[in-house]
Order: sequence, then structure tokens, then C-alpha cells
Amino acid sequence: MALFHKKGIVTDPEKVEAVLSRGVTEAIVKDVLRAKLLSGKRLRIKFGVDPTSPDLHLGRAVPLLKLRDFQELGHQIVLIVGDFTALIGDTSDKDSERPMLSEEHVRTNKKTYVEQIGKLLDLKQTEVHYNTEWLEGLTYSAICEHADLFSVADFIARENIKRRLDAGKRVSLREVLYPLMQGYDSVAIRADVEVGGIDQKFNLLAGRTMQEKIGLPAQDIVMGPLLIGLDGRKMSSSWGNTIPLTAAAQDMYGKLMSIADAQVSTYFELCTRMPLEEIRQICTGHPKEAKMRLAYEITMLYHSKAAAEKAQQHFITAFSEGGIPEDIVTVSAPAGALLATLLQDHGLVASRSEFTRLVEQGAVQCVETGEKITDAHAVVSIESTYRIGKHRFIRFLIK
RNA sequence: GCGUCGGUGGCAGAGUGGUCAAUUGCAUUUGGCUGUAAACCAAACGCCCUUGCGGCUACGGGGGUUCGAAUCCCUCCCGGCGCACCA
Repeated sequence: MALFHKKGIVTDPEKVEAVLSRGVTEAIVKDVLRAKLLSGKRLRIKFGVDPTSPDLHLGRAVPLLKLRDFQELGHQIVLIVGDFTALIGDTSDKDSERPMLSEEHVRTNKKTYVEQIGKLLDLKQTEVHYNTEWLEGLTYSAICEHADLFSVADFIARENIKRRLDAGKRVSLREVLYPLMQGYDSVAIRADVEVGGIDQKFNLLAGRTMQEKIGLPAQDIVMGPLLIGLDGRKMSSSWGNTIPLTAAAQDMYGKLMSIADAQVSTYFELCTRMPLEEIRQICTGHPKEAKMRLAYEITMLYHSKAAAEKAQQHFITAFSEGGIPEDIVTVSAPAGALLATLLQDHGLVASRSEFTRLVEQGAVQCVETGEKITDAHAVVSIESTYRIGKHRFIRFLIK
């Protein structure tokens, strides 16, 4: 945050333009927003996250970086932790009904959120709210007033709702209330701009509608693309294809190395702030080198330079050179214990059946001798290290 | 409430009395290859063991029919759709 000046608002047209274009799929209304940014007025930039799962992931970090861009221009970031909305469940990113989360579940999640966000934003310069503040106290009549601003047709025309209805799936009336709440957040904090993913368009527009009807100036909207996850589908907590911001450096690096080649430049653009020209150059080089650089950059962003270097080194020894990592889980075992039992006890295999299968496939290997285990009843009698597949390692000390 | 259709493995979605531990796709795991945990190709993918055309548990819950049920019947729970006249 070196460029940040407490009072000054940066109106350099080039920087403003960069904020409006990098990683921006659509901005509503772009010209209006540009004018506002150039005016020198300090804007209130809203962003909401629902604490639905304990970890934020890289996909969620895309809008957070956009917020950082705004913060660097000197604008006021207003972060809303949707502890109330999380109980309802957004429909925007779901093809199935989202279950209501328990309050306790939400409470434990929201604690960690602000901390994770602090890796990207300067929290001292960020206003943080929980939307329970204003949503919890709304009366039925206030809700009716809000609900009156929208028609049922608006909702059933939404693609994801329509798809579900057509497929004969249930859509709860409760879910339909979600955009109203998100919209009201904008009213409550008097947002000038709201940042979100393109999948949030409907909800973001609801904010404009509600502000206008209530007599406030309508917020502008900046929407970014959705990051593709590890399996080629949209990155989403419920798919299990995410890279969590809390992932250990080594793990984060490894996960980044498993993204598809075609995604590398997109990741560079959306998940780092490396100059676009430099990215273009890196991506014209060897795909593997480019991906390693990407993994390094992102790991550094969330951890440290040292951690990123270590993770990279680990990756090279463990995978590129087929070696073994330095810090292997080490446990003590009685002499003559069954390898199968030991691995199961330490969670490296889920069941005996799985172990047997792995042995049959030649996946279990003793590192010291290089021998593949072929007997499912092999025992461990001397101190040794085992490798299962490519990335499961364990070392046994004999008691 | 009445009628009707449906609830299957992480997800999607077949199967509708035996040969079903259950087709297929996705995800996952492993092997090969390589430029990496990319891509591609191949295999595996409920659990247990004395590894056998072995045992056990499983197709929303419970009960029943049958030599035998994911498949038929009853009942309960959950969901979709339709109906709910007069206002």
C-alpha cells in the first residue's frame, strides 16, 4: 500500500482507466463511474462476502484485488460480511437450492474472514460491517415495501432460477428474497460503487433499483469474470475445486501448478497485479515456466517471498526431479507392524481395500530401497520411508 | 387436503424381481508418457478378510410379499407438477 495517501484521491486518468478495465467484464454505468473517479471525490466502494464456508479462495480474491485498486486510488472501501444473508443463501451461483446455514456455522466462519481479507486490503482504511446490523431489525412491512419494487417475473426470468424450475427442481421463496437484502445493504451504507462477480449482476442491479426508489443516487457497478477452478469449472467452495487463501504455501503452489495451461494468463491478470505487458511476455515463453512463475507470484502474495521460494524448491525436488520432500510426516511404529495398518492409522489411505488396490497398481514404494511393495501384508521392520502415489509420504521410526 | 410423478453411490443420471456392489458422464485416485500435480492414453474407484466365481453392508426411513427386492405391496418422511369450485 505504498502509494496510498491518506487524504489525496488519485485522479490520474491512466490509473483510473486501468482500474476500470483490468479484470472488468462489465461496468454499469462506466462513463458515469469514470467521471466520478476523475472528480476527486472520495467514493464509498462496497463489497459483500457471505461467510458460507470457512475459507476464502482465489476466486473470491479477484474482486478483493479490484477493491485494492480502488483503495490505492484513495477511495473508502466498505466491506460487508453477510452474516445475515449467509443464513438465507444466494441463488446467483447455485444450480440447486442452497440450504440455510446454522447461525453457529456462520459465526465461526465470519471470524476468519476479515483476517483473510486483510492479506489484500489495508484494513485500517477499510470500514467493516456485518449486515445483521440493519437487516435483522427490518419489520415485515419494510420488507414488503422492498419486495414491492420487484415483480415475480423478474425473478423467474433469471437464468439459473429458470433452469431449476424447468428441471423440476424446487426454488424456495426464501431464496428470492436474497437480492432484496443485498440491495438494501447498498442503501444502508450509501454505496457509490459496488464490486462483484458477473454472476452477481442481478443482485448488484437490485442495489441500484432500491437506492433510486428510496431517493439515493444509484450506485455504479464493477463486475469481474469468474475464475476457473482446478477442474475447469467455475471456482466455487461447493465444487471443491478451489485454492483457499489459507492454504499452506507448499499446497498453494502445488494447486496452482495443476491449473490448465490455458488458464495461466487469466490467473496472472486476475490474481496478481503484475503489469500486463510483463504477463504477456511471460506467457509467450514455456508454459511450464510461466505456470511456475504464476504459482510463485501468487504464493508470495499470500505468504512471503521466502515461503514461495521454499514451496517452489519443494515442488521441483518432489515432482520435477521425482525426489522426496524435506519435511515428511514421521511417526514411530512397533517393529513388524503391518504397513497397511500404519498407513490407515495415519490417514494416508482410507481403508484396507484402498491400500490393497494401490499395492496392485504399483503405487506403494519404499523410498530407501526403491522397491515397489507387492505384498498387501508387508510389514515395517526397519526405519524406512514410504511413498504412496506421487504425493503421499510417510517415514517410520521403529520403537 | 386430493390426484399424480419422483427420492439410487461425491455430483449428475441409468436400472424397474435373479447374471446388480449396481450402465454411463463429471470429479477423485493410480499407472504410462511428459513440460508439472497441464494435455493425452490406460486402469481403479463400498467395506472386511484366511483374496474366494468369499463374506458383510448399501439404492429416502420402517414393515411386508418372495427361494430371491434398488426393482412388487403397505406405511411414514421429503420433493416436483396439477387440482383446490364461490369470493
